[in-house]
Amino acid sequence: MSVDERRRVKRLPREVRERQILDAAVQVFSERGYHNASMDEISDVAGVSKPMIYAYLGSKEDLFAACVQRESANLLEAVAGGVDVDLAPDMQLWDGLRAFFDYVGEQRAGWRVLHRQAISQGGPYSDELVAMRRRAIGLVDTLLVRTATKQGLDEHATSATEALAAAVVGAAESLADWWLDHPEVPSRIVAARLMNLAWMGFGDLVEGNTWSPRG
Amino acid sequence: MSVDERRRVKRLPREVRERQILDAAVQVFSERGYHNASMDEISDVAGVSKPMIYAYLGSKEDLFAACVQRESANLLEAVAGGVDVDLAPDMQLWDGLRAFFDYVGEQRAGWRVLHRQAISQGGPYSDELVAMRRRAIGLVDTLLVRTATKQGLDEHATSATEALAAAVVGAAESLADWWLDHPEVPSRIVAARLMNLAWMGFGDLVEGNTWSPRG
DNA sequence: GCGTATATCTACTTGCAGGTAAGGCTACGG
DNA sequence: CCGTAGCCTTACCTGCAAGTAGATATACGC
Repeated sequence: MSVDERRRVKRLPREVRERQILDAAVQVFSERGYHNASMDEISDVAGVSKPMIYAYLGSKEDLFAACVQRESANLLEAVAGGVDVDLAPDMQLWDGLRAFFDYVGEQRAGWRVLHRQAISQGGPYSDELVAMRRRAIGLVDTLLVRTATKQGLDEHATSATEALAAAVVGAAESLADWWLDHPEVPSRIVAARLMNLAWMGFGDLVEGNTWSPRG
Repeated sequence: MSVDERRRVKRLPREVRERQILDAAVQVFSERGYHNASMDEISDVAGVSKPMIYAYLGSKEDLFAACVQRESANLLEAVAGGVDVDLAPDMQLWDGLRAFFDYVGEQRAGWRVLHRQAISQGGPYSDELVAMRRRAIGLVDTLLVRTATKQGLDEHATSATEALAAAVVGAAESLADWWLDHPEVPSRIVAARLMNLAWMGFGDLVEGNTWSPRG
């Protein structure tokens, strides 16, 4: 229907069609949510007929899984590619955050699918996500531990690094989510806010300046 | 089906039935997600027949909206009730966080519905959530601003309080979400982790110790 | 007791969306 | 040329779950 005037491009190689379908699927899933997205609409947006999707990508679940997989791979690649492991830990965290928020800013639909949709579906979709998050937490944790040990480690601080890493990763996800609804803030600023909170808060922990009720 | 032996209790007042139905709905929505939850299952769990739900709570959307509304009101009440506005700002934040995580710990199903389901549905459901989050951010922001001004405010810090408040609220939500999958950690500890990150990080900001690349 | 309002059920209709059958068209190797 | 492989479509089937019609049963006021 949407493809009435600009005449349907015909007989493209499978590879290209698959990309078009995935693009359309990500867009529609992100706008409507998994269940409210219909295969008919996806096929329409992609500019192909429905059986093509089933022929190339399988069932609706399969299609969604393919979206999650592609987007999460892209995200991971973007972040990993933006970080130089030879730099100091804080710079690595900074570069990672910047790459992350840049990616989210450019691929809002992709991020929505990953974060809001995949997580709210139970089951095997979110496994991919859980794995990705685990890797992210691991990366951050490594940075924190390296920093803590470099400064003469305090056992209280090191035992908390993993939870802290999880909090930072969670905060990043959540901030990205928040940012979806405040697009006027530049990526750089969002990253800086989190960096301040995370690195300064962590720095205090390393130095033993913890907060506690009554003290 | 689930109510075969313990004989169905008959002719209860509407008020009671509505509560039972909402309880069942929250449970089923949280387990299955909005779309995979069927009205038949909800009616079954509630111990009434399907038309009762339509008679009392309206359509499936209406029912879900009612769940979101009730749960978000409960959450807000729990948090507000746990905070004494005459205490110092840090203690207020601490008490609020504790109340929040306690609530989430006790009402996992309710939180799942609020956070994972309501947010992934677009549309009017999430409005309630957005409003609630806005109020939460406002509360935190108030605390931060009060602290910043008390210590002789720095313009850089005050301009950032709202974003910081958003980050803290987001981090709290996200940590709660993370906690759903790590129930072995006690509520108190989760709250303490976040408190450390937030308050210490913020304290540094107030004192002008901001992080910046190359500095 | 009797009628009215309210609580409640069984059994049905219906529409949408996931999935498929069956075949047509075009390119390209031989 | 011509046939085979693979791109692509129209038109259909079907099941599930949202929503409803219409009847029944019980409490409670008078």
